[in-house]
Parts: sequence; structure tokens; C-alpha cells
Amino acid sequence: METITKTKLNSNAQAVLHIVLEAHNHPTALEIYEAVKTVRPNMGLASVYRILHSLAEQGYIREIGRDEEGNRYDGNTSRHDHAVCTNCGALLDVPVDVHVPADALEQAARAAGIELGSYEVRLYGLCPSCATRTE
Amino acid sequence: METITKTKLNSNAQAVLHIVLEAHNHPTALEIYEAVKTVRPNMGLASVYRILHSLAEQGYIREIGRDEEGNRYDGNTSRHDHAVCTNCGALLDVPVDVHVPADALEQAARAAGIELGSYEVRLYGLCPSCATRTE
DNA sequence: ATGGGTGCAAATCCTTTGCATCTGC
DNA sequence: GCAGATGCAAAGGATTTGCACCCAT
Repeated sequence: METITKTKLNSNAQAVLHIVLEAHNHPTALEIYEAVKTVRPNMGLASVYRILHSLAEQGYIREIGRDEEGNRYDGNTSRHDHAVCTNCGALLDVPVDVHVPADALEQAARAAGIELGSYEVRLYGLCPSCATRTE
Repeated sequence: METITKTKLNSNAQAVLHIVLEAHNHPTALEIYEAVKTVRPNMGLASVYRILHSLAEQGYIREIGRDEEGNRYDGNTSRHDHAVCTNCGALLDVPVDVHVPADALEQAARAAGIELGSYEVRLYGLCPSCATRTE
């Protein structure tokens, strides 16, 4: 049972949301903070963290795991897949849906003993720049 | 092009590897450190971190992402999938392979522009205990 | 003796929290 | 006036690093 309550956003939250929605990459909290500071120079880092959490909780954005740089956020909340560069760590969107047969998902969920909510495919490999640099 | 060079492991590294291989869950560095201390009481945390990195680099174990507790390690290096509890954050193995059609993978990799190495399906939902507690 | 591994402590980095203040309603 | 949001600084927690020391070769 999902309980998502979207509350009205104040102007600070809107500014943060804007940044995340515009970002094509998957920015970290620090990157979002830097970007937001150009618009609201006196916003503090702590507020950015608090706002990001509340935006994620309300379903406006999504947290998509951490890497060595920290937690990353995604403005695209619809189901989609990601590719991770095993060399530089870049996290890219997969622009097409990786179709996984529904019955395979259900069987796997049953086997793992979980009540399936959603899923994601992660591709690991070399991103364009790392592929050429390594070839 | 993968370059994995397995060097001979010294006894400390073997002790750490043993812990990770035996662990059925996906322990964090701290948990591994605690476990290793029962066998080698004077090993330091820094050494555990150094050893874990080198074991992962050499392909003995695998790093499988971070959560609020830190980086988690997996002794199972063969391709397999994971389930994440959206309530308590538990990270479980999926005991069956989620079969993703090879052509879907290739098409997705091409679309994302990466040279595909491997992949993983992540299931999100409620683990057994959270499901009953929430129902 | 020599290079690598080790323990310890200090340093880093991301994130959270306490608290006094400010804001909008 | 009050509840919630904010900035700042301090605290917290995971991970890394500097460094002197020790060990096996």
C-alpha cells in the first residue's frame, strides 16, 4: 500500500525540483546545491538535503543509489533502466525500455520472497569515452 | 578488455575472503571487520578496507552498491539478481535467474551507447517481514 | 636489506542534526 | 502568534591516507 501525499512546494523546493528536472545527468546533492546557489545564493546545503528527501518522499523525484560521489537523484520518475560505466562510474539513462517478461519477474519475486513493487535493469559496461580510451 | 590478475592471497586476505564467501547476506565492511576480528583480533579496520578493495579488483568478490550503511560486498561473483526492500532496505539475492532476452539487452546497450559487459535486474518491493508488518 | 602489508590515528567526504531565527499565513 | 522552513555550525558515520613498524623473502 503506497501512501504518497504531495504537498504544495514552497519556492525553495520548487527551485531544487527545477534543477533536478532540468538535469540530464543524475546529479548528486552537492551538484544540485551548486546549481541552486546560482539562483538562490543564500540557500544552505542542509536545506538542499532536506528538500531532496522530501521531494523524493513525495514522489517528485527519485533517489537512485549511491556511488563514491554520494547519493544521486533522478528527475525522471517513470520506470526506466540505467547503464553504469565500469571504468569511470558514469551513470547513464537507457533511452529504451529493457523489456523483461512479466512472468519472469513474478517468478523471481516469488523465489526471492518479496512483494514486487517495481524493477530496474542495470547494464554494466564501458561508456563511449571509456570505450575509445581503452580500445 | 578485462585485465584481472589474481595474485596469491596472504593469510589476512584469506581470512577476509572466507568471511565474505561464508556470509549469506551482503555484509558491509564494518560487519566483515567485526566477523574477522573473532579470528584475527588485532586486524585493523583499514586493512579490511584495503583487502576488500584488492579482493574486488582481482575478482574474488564483488562490490554491490552502497546503502545508508555503506558499501556492501557479495561473495557470489557469478551473474545473479537482487531484490531490495523498499521499506527496510534489505538486500536479498534472487535465487533464480531473471531471464532477459539477449536481443533486448543488446538493443538497450546500443541505445545507451555502452559496450555491454554484464547486467543485473533489481527488484523493488516488500521483503517478507515488512510485507506482513504492513499488510 | 628491501618491498609490501599492517595498525593506529588523523584526515576526508557526504550527510544529518541541533538550535536559534525567520517566514508565511 | 505559531508551525514549519532555513542557515549555520557542529556532529556523525563510512572510508581513506600518512606514517612508522614489522614480516617474509
